[in-house]
Amino acid sequence: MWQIKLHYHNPYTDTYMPRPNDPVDLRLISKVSSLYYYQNLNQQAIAKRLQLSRLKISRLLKQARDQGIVQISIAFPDDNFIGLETKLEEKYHLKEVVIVESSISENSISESLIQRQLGLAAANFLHRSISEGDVIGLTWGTTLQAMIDSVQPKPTKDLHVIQTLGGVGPPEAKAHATDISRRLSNLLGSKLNLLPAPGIVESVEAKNVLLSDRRVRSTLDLFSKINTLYVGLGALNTNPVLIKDNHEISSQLQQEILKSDAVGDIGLNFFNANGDEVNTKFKDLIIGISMEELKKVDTVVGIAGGAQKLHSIAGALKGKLIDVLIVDNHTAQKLLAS
Amino acid sequence: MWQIKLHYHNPYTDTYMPRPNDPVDLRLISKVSSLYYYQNLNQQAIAKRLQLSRLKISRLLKQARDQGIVQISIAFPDDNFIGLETKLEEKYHLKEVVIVESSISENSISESLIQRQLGLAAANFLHRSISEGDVIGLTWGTTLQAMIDSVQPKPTKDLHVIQTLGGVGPPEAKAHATDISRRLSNLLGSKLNLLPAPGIVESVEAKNVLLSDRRVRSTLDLFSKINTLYVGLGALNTNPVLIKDNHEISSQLQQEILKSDAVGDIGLNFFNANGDEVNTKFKDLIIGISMEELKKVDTVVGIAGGAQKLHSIAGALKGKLIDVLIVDNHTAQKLLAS
DNA sequence: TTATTTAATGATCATTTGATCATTAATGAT
DNA sequence: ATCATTAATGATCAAATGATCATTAAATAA
Repeated sequence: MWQIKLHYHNPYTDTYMPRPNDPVDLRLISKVSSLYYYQNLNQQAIAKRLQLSRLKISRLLKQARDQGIVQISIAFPDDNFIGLETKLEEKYHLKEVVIVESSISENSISESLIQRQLGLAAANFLHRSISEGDVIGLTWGTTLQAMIDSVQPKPTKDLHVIQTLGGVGPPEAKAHATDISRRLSNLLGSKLNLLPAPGIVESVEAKNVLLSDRRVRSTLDLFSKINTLYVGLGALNTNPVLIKDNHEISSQLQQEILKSDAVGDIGLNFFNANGDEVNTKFKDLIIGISMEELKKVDTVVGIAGGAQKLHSIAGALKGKLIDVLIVDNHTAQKLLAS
Repeated sequence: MWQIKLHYHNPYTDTYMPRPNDPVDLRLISKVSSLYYYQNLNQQAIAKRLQLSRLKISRLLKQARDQGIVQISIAFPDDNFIGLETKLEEKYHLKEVVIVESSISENSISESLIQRQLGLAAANFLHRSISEGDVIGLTWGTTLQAMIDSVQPKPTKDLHVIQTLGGVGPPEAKAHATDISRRLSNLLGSKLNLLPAPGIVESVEAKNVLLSDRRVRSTLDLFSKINTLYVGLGALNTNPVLIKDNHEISSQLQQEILKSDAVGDIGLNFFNANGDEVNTKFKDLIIGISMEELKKVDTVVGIAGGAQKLHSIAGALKGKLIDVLIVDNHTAQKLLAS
């Protein structure tokens, strides 16, 4: 097109001259902006006053915003990480990121402090985001424990809490797992489905036996109804299942996982740095929500913080395993930089 | 109502306790504001992301604006009087005020400079506010002369210019009056109706004779079609008609006007400090638009500046005789203070 | 003059927003 | 427990806004 027309156009300029832009009338633009933003007149009223068309006003206002003649500034609270949150949301296409303050030194004391902060933030998030009809799934772990500790009671009519992972470890720890779901259900006055089963079984046969249990079966069947799932993100080196003298799983299986490219887990579903599930024999021994089911959940809220969890979180984000992230500010910074 | 219920309410508080306000979540408000104003998400999208209802978002944004959490600032051009303009618009319920810079010393040199500035501003106003189908009325005077001097040509299809006041003074001055309308019509390529008559006649009989003239009659009949009327505001002490040795009108009439409470005129219609028309015999000797007709015009643009015009302008504003005011900044200040 | 280009405008329509009203919620008084 | 009160919420509707498209305008080349 360009070249073809060269011949009968101006050979020097290669083209016709377009109509030049109208000179921008700064006075008019700022006057319109003033009437609109300060005097709160609507565009129609301004148009009438200034004898211009409504669309002209609309376009002048757009110009004003585009050219920075009107500037909108937001007063953030002092302890805010909203800018950081927004950047993370953009980078990983998350529905929401909530960032909490963590003290700078990363020792075990501050780790437990981070836990409490994360728990509080997660509880706040839960409190403001639940709505009638929701079906909430919970895994377990110290982070979720911390969340439950901070949840305020809130009476509801039609809510459902579902335990999505069996207990692991000695009986008292197993009890802990169901406790978390039960306590949340009590705080909200919701229906409750527990998973009265170990999180890990020794064989596929043992799993099949459990799956035939009516209560287990009914809970598992509800996984597809969950619209919000709260999960902790586990790191490898802190995972109780992978600790050397833990006899929850065979050391052979432990080795298989540790030698894989796994960087973390969600409810014992291990994944690598890309967030892809790591296929091991272990996968078939879990009584809990699977990776496939998790991916179908509308909103998965991942809660994790501290330097140890960095790679696990990064993997979960890359694989889009979670939709909402609740994290501490230092880890957030690193996630943004990576 | 109040008192009646006292008896079965708490006698100490005199009333029931209402439900207390929800605690304002500054973090949420500023987060929503950020998503809305910085990320340009719409309320629906934000609601979906944050699992809140669209109305909740709308209300949070309103809170944010009301509480000053989002602030909108407008960068005005350096030489702006927009704040002053807006205040005058508010005070006198004007469609628009345009203020031009006048130098501080108020001598005759700066007076003519103000004239030029006013003329330029008026020309700009005219240029941007005319639209097809408009019927524009013009009086005459040095200020309108200055306006015409600054009007840029603008081809139009369906515009009408009407002279609304006959000429006054010696023949060459009379010609000047029609010149103004003719020149504007030429610049715009519009239809034109002149008023080939003296602005002031000696008797009611003489007026009736003129009114029977076809050309005069047809122009006068068009006054009701005028939607925008450009007028200068006259002061008493500068009015050529009232100058001592002017023989345009009898000294008796001059005295009648000067002894009345008149503060100024629009097209030889004298008015007092409240903008009410001053009734003198002079009223019936004018060939031009009357006060009643003027008040029916949709937009009357008054152009005037300088210290001498202050009371005249103030009267015109009080009486709502004009809808748009083009004035200098010093006079504007005084008008706001009064 | 006519042709060609892009800017500006205005009409129409879809989206976005906010106002209003009815309902529910929370709280202390009774 | 029920009542009285106001806050908060959600549904519905009307107003405000902006996107799109077709048209007109302005400029210059041919």
